[in-house]
Amino acid sequence: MRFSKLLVPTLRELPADAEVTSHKLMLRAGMIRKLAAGIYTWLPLGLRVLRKIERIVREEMDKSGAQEVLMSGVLPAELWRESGRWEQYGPELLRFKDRHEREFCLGPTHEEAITDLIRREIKSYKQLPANFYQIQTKFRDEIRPRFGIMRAREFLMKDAYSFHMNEASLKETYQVMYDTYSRILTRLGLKFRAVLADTGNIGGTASHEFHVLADTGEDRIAYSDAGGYAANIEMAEALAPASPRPAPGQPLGVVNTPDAQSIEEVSAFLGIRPEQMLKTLIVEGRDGGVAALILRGDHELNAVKAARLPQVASPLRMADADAVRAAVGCDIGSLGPARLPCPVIADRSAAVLADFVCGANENGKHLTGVNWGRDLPEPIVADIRNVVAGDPSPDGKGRLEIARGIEVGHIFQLGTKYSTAMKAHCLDEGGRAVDLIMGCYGIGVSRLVAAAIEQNNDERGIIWPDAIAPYAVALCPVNMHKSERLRRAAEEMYARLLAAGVEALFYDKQERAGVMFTDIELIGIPHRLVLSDRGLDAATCEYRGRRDAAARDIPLAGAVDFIRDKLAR
RNA sequence: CGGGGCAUGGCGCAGCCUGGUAGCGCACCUGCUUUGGGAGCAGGUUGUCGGGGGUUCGAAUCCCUCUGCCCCGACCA
Repeated sequence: MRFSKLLVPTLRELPADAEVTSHKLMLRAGMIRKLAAGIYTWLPLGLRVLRKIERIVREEMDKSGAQEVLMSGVLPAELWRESGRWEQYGPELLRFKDRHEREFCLGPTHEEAITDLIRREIKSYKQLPANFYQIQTKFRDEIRPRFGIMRAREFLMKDAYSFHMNEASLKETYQVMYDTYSRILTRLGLKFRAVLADTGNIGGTASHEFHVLADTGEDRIAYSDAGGYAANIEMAEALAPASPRPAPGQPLGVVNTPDAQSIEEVSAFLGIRPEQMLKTLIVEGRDGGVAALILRGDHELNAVKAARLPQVASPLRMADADAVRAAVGCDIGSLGPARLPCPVIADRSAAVLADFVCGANENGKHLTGVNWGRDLPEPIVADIRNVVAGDPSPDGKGRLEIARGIEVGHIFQLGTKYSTAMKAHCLDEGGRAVDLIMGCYGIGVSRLVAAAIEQNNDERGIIWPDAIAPYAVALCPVNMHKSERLRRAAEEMYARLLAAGVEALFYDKQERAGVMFTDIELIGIPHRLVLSDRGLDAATCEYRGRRDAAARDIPLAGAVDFIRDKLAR
């Protein structure tokens, strides 16, 4: 492609609303433009990357034995009423009516649509198992779309749904999808990790998320430095400390802490470590009252774990200041686990502390030398905190590390939720009707574009992995407009690259070298060939990989083979 | 949803408080010079000042209203 014929509106200045790296770079590189909140137009360069990812996803899905279909983005309300999700889904589901006042929604996911198809068309166990996928535009009316394409309202997703007569068959396909996703991300050239995930409100038994590793990722994942254990931090179990609770060694005391409320303030004020303190969180209870959650001062509450407790409302909601005052009689900065009029649930690490410091449930006072059993009743003990780096791995092998990731894939063993609700069944060998067992498997295709950038960039711009670069090589003649000889050489090189099947971007705009290099680096073309009169005199051209520290001269005649060799790796 | 903010040329912004008929940088166009890392000089194009209503001799500016967009908030103990 000739650069002069391609719409690549690179930007020196940034629209003010871009926050994360990938969003800024996609705007600056002229890949996308915003049409409305969370809704984007893909420009030629961005679309090429999107299509490359899509192609790899499609190839691997086909290889896995899945069949491609394409369902409508507009879905009738009646199907969603059947599954119960018309009522459940909330405002994220964009609903509207047609001219006949019939209700529809824009599909955020397609379990209902595919289940409707399957219940009509598949009658016998002989047709199963089967896995259907599509690569299609989804719409979720996010409360707060942000980070550009990373969390847009409209996005491109590959979603697949498998149907089975029994659990064993589901597990088999689930494993195939797990392997397929791993292959896809490997082919894309991305560093990733598959982690155990919460099944959330979709339900089902097993679930894995696939995360592209990037320091700017929104999710935190925990993985073992020794074994193969990896889980979303929401899921990772914090084991009970190995050593038992020490015996009480200090008397109970009360100290005045007039201006100290947070853990940091109190620990600094008293000259103790946060690990020797307990923090008390009052949350809404399941029965309409409240419940107290107790954590060691240096630990964070895990909302997912806490919401699973029978005493706690799900989803988790913190009690507000007024509710705390009404229930306990003090402000939230002085809360402690003693004499609480509600269930008290302590994290495993909090339950083994002795001689600890905590709020006195009286404003401006904290207790010291406190001990469970002696000074206050033994609490209910549960795992309610986030794991931290250095915690023992739940599988008993090694210690946990924490990394940041961007969730780009999620696979679920769904079970019979939709098939039961929508009466999707099949006859088995004995002629009995059996509810189909389902799995579902999603990959955020458009999000992968952003994730790839988050993982691969520097101060100059994007650094595309070869597999998804919009063009493999940039052909950059220096001052071509001044040298007919150079123009001929560049045109010839361009033709030879194309003939060799190399996706070349010919920088034929009349720009200064600096502008040219800056453009090419910003848009992240992984390989660059520079042609100049100086080089022609020596029968060389200059090669530089986007990550290379410096350029080097290579023989002009061998340049095409050189590039082909680079790309073959 | 709650709180805050913004809307002026393609992009980034100033002007608004204190009303007098719109300006800067980038981009874009022309010419000359320049030319291996976002050039210089000169000239030029681009505006329903988000929409509607009001106050006023006069509104980008003050008032009302509508719309769009952005930011913060779901871990504070």
